[in-house]
Amino acid sequence: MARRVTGDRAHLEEPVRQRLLAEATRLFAGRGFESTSVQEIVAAAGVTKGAMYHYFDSKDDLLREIYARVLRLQMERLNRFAEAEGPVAERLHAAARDVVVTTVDNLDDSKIFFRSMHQLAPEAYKSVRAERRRYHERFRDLVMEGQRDGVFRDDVPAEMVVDFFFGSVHHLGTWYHPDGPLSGQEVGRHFADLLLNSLRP
Amino acid sequence: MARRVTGDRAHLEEPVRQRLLAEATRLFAGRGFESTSVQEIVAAAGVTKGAMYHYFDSKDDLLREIYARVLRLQMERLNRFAEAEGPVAERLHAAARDVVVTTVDNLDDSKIFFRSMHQLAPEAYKSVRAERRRYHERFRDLVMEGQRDGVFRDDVPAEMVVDFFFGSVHHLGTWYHPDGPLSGQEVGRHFADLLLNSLRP
Amino acid sequence: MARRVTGDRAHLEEPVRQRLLAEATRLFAGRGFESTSVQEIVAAAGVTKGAMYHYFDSKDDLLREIYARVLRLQMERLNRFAEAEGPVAERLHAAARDVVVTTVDNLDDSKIFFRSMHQLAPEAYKSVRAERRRYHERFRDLVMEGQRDGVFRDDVPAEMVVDFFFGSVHHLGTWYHPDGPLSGQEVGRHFADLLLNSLRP
Amino acid sequence: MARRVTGDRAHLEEPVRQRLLAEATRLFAGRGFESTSVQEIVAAAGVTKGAMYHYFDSKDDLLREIYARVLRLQMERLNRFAEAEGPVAERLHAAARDVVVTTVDNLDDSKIFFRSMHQLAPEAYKSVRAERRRYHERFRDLVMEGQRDGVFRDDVPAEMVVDFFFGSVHHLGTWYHPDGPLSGQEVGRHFADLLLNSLRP
DNA sequence: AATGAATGAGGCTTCATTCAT
DNA sequence: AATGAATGAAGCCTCATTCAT
Repeated sequence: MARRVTGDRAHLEEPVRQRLLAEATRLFAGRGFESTSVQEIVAAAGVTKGAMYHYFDSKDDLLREIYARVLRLQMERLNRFAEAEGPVAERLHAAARDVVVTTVDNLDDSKIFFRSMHQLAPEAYKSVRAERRRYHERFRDLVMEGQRDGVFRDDVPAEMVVDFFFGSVHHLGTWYHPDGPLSGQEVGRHFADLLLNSLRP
Repeated sequence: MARRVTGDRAHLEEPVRQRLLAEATRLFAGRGFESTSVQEIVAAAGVTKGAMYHYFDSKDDLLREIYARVLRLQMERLNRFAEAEGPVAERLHAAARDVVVTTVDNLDDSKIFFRSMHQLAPEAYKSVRAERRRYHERFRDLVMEGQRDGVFRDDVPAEMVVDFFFGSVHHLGTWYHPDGPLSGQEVGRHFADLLLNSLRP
Repeated sequence: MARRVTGDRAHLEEPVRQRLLAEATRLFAGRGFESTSVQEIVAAAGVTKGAMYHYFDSKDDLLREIYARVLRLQMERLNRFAEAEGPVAERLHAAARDVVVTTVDNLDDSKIFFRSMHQLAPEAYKSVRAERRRYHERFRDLVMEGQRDGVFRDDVPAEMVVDFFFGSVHHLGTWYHPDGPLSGQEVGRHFADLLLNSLRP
Repeated sequence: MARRVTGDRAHLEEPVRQRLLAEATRLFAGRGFESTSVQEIVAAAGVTKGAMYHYFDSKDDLLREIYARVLRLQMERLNRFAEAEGPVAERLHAAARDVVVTTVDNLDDSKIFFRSMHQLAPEAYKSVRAERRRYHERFRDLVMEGQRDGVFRDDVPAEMVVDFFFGSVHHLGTWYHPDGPLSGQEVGRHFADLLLNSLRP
């Protein structure tokens, strides 16, 4: 058991917690939450079960943490783009592009997100849905802003445009491969183009 | 109870088989494949485990049948639209619209499709992927046809357009509700419009 | 799962169920409920864990069944004596004697009864308390009848006399040994004598 | 008391030790020894596990201390009454009364005593049994003294009378409630009366 | 005197599947 | 065609205890 001997408490603790989260993410994305055993996770992280239960309440807790991390990250990024300067079309394009790139960079998170959501306990489930909803609303507001400004067609519900687009984004985990012909940047640009184009009046 | 030997066999057998498939579909969509026990399925279908193992080799077999049914149905429908007469834009629009309507009418199938695919045994998994791929190719060919004809923009890979669109379609299970404000037909039209619009040169 | 099948089915089923209950009783009495593992029980009964969970919902269920059996048996016997003919002093003496003999004949049940009651789930716990209470009340009524008739002293609450006496009875499991100097009948007679004597006006 | 070297050491140490014992007693009485975790005890005492293992060798050690305390206390009190002046009937009555009052005042100790005795390691178990036996013998000697003097009936084994009476006493934890209709003093008087009356020749 | 991360063994339970009937 | 008892493997989790600090 290779140990860090640095002294600072955080350096001893964080690695184990982080390693557990990282391995859990990788495994959940690969086999699914239900098909991944706690034993597999701790073995991958090089610790014992007891250690895992020292840092997390349960296997579910691990999943909750993953969701929390993803939601936080995505919301932060979206806010940054939505609050930027410039015409709404540009801001939407940039945000759309960024969410694709971020998704592609964290493909495991994305695979887990919709596949395992129903494994969350009712309470956690609601909380994730609510946070996710706020995220969608933020994005939808950009669409509506463009519709009000007349730069986007308004004969289609903004809400649905968001669902339409995010379906595409979440589906990336199903077909995108980092070593395929397209880079994340390229897919991001294409997706953003398709979105903006579909909104042309 | 007198026993039939041939012909009517189906009448005795199918109901149980069908009930099992129907309940399995409902339950898999609700809780996920792994979280649904064989016991729950047979209880919902009103039979015993022995009966289930008479009709199906395993729990996996049940899942395979569900995939087979979905794939068959969707391919049939797509073919019908693709082979129709008329300009490619119209055929694509109709096909896109139809897949949305069909998906919305069989939302449980859709929920299962991507969530549980990784639970299939490697062999079955490959087979489903291959069939799915043929389906995508058929759809992609319509896009490419339009690009060749110059009615669709060709600065975006047709393959990716298909993934873009089907992401949206598969995501329907996440947000669409039959008793929500939009009918399946409406969503179908909007989605098809968005797709065609996004392809405008 | 509380099973109970009659007919020839029972011949196949009962033995396993019975064996499990018998071994569980023996082990719970010996080491206590919490210190007895399901593994030990099934090993003693010569079956696998799966078999146990086929007949019982849980380890708790096993305990509940033991309580149910004891309560049923004791109530039946008490009723028989209470409803007999004759002076109340005689009926009480006979009932007191019988409960001692029965307790001594089922010493394991008795050891379990008070030691493990708090392991029952709240619901089962209440139910056992309630049934136990009815038993006590039946016994108490005999004491009160004697007090009304003037054959028992009435300067002591009948309720407490019952608690006083049953304390002695339940304590038998702590000191009585079948191969000790006293037979169950002898202890029964002595206890009944002490009770009746203590009630002399 | 072999501990305590410096004096003020004790002021720091004893409170924690006492708190741990007190909370352990409360919890063991409530849920039973096996169902109480070390974590619960230290949490209730407001310290960490390390602290507990500083003062006690193990969870078992905690239990041993509780038994030791109870045994010491009861033996002391019994001796005081047995060695008093006066007729044996009076001394027995006083001792019987006192043990009831003391039991009622330390109901948690009493609940633990018989419920958890089998959790002690063999060695500790034997030691407790032996001490308990000495206690019983002391009490029994009073009964035999009265029988020799002819003030108690002698057609019942003195040993059994003791078991009879202490069964009632130990059972107090099952039904007595401090805020019920009877005070400990009242129950003590009644119990002593019943005992003495049952011994009338 | 006290912390708290980590261990390792063991606990209860679930479940897909088989098999004799 | 169907039953349901029984299996055996695996799953999640708890817990008393240790150890470096």
